[in-house]
Amino acid sequence: MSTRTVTPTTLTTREFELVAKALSDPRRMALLEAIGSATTFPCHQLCEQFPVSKGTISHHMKELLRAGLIKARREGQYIHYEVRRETIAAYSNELMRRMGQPGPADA
Amino acid sequence: MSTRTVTPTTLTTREFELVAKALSDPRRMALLEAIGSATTFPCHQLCEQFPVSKGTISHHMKELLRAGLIKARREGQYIHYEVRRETIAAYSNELMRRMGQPGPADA
DNA sequence: GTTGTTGTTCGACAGTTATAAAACTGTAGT
DNA sequence: ACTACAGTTTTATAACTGTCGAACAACAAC
Repeated sequence: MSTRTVTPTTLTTREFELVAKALSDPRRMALLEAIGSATTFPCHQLCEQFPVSKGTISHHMKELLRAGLIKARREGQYIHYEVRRETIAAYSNELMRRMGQPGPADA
Repeated sequence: MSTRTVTPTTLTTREFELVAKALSDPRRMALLEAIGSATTFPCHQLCEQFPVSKGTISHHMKELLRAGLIKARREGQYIHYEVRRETIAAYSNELMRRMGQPGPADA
């Protein structure tokens, strides 16, 4: 069944590192999950739901953007965020690939 | 068709955080890959192949152990490390699950 | 224009961490 | 016992980072 014509979406070494880094902070991971819980998520709601300052929220959003884990869209007064699931999938795949095949060379 | 033998291997919240943290450092990720490149890997070879002190290697191994990403086995004078691929798979699955995607049951 | 709301950026601070170097523990073979 | 090698723990340091708060910028409505 797996015609698998979807985008491969590979990650460069740098992107892989940025994603890993972005996912490593529990708060940032929670923010990402919150954004992913809806198709889009306005930023000021994040500020309401998490006990951190808006400066901190903004900082985390910047990191998630840098890693390509979310995309932002200005909607008049507000900014809406959306999870880029391809990036998550690509990171997951790359992770498995790097751990994938044990080489023949065993000491 | 996979017969679903064992290892549901779910991760607790804490384990999930530890794995994410452990994977976030490029050097540590590289060490994990090196260990995974063979079925087992003696520690002193890691010290040779990476330009870091053995104290630093030991520190990283401790973190990887804490995250459940490797297991260690004393072999006389040496210590052999082995990648716990179930943990990687469990982390990957949990990541996809949290983002509302079905994990790749067999990829 | 002014005012209010939303988000960014800029110090500053506290906690974390990757690293080395030295001291220490353990293990193997003299 | 001693020597050599393998790995851990301790100590110190430099760099990084999550956080706040305040200043700033952008936008909407007045």
